[in-house]
Amino acid sequence: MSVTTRPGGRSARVRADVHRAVAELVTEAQGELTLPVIATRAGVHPTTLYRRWGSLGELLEEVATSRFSGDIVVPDTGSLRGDLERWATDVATDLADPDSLALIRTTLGSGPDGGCACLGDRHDQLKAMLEREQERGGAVPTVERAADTLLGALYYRALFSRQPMDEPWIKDLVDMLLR
Amino acid sequence: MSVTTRPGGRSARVRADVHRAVAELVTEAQGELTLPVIATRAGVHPTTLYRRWGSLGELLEEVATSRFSGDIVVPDTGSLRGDLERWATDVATDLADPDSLALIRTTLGSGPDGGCACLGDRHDQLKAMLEREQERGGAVPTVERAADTLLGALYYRALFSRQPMDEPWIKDLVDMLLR
DNA sequence: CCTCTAAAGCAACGATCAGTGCGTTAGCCA
DNA sequence: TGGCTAACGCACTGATCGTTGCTTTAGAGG
Repeated sequence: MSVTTRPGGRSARVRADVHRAVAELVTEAQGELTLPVIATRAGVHPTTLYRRWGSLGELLEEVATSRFSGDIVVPDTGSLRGDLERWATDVATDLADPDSLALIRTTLGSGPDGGCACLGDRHDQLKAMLEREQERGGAVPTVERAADTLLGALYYRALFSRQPMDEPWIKDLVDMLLR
Repeated sequence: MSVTTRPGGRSARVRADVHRAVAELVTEAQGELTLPVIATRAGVHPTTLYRRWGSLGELLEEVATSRFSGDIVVPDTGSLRGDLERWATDVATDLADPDSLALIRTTLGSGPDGGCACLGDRHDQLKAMLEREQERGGAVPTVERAADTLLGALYYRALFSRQPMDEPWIKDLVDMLLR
């Protein structure tokens, strides 16, 4: 009794269309973001969304996870400081994009598990950089502290204070962490 | 042609009932949070909400602003370090409450201006503590840096990483800022 | 190439939503 | 205390939502 799944062909196409529709609508739809609206934009029947994802929250989590995973390559500049500065700059650039921000806000709003989805694999990326430095023999902060300092400040500015995140500010941030 | 307003009596009562209804529903209503649902819970007619607030986003912003303003008294322990530790502990306690967290998430999700509303007057409180220390003659970090470090880490853990925020962690946080 | 069935489309339903015109209640000021 | 009118309640409408049974399409394995 092999339960076969069909990830290719039409299913994959539908999935891609829906993801794209969500990404588009999330930036505009100040009015209302519902499954029927997404379905229409994607050129797909609403029933498909209800059957495949069940709720708006689950769909948004999937979109956010795939959106914020694998989008940034872990840099390798030779020093932890350089890696972190480069990586934080990339994250900041990403967060400066209104589309990304709108997706984060909407995902957070729909369901209690939206937060983790919006992080993607950034926690893992941070861990990778710290472990590499540790293997070099350097002293490194914990992943938690690095996340609190860097991701905390980055997401805070993006979501709440709306202040710009420029190069010198990022350097200060990393300096504060590694000092 | 004096445009008179009526903030007292029934209007104030309706406002209070609606705010309370939102606070209650925001924690439960995983299903759907709409103006008619809020109206029913508040014992008020839906028309009132449409006429007075216009949209769910505006109502949530108002609720969040009043919820996160004036809820914490600025401590005065004699030292900036003590003040910040005490204040951050209060903020952490507040953020640990599932109701507060649900309100923040929902408010962020409904409208682009939800972030500021969720901060309430915490930026001002931070500023007050820093300025007092400055008048004492001490060297203080900028408000922006303090917010990035403290509020950033606090809100990040509450919304994204979901890790506990205990006393030693908060002390480390303040130490990192003042060092 | 043929078969099987997972996945998508279609149609129709009850429920609820956002919005409007009008009557009613009750703050506020003279 | 009485009049004025801001603010609320009521009844109703069209639109849209979430959901379900059934049919059709098209991957994937033999």
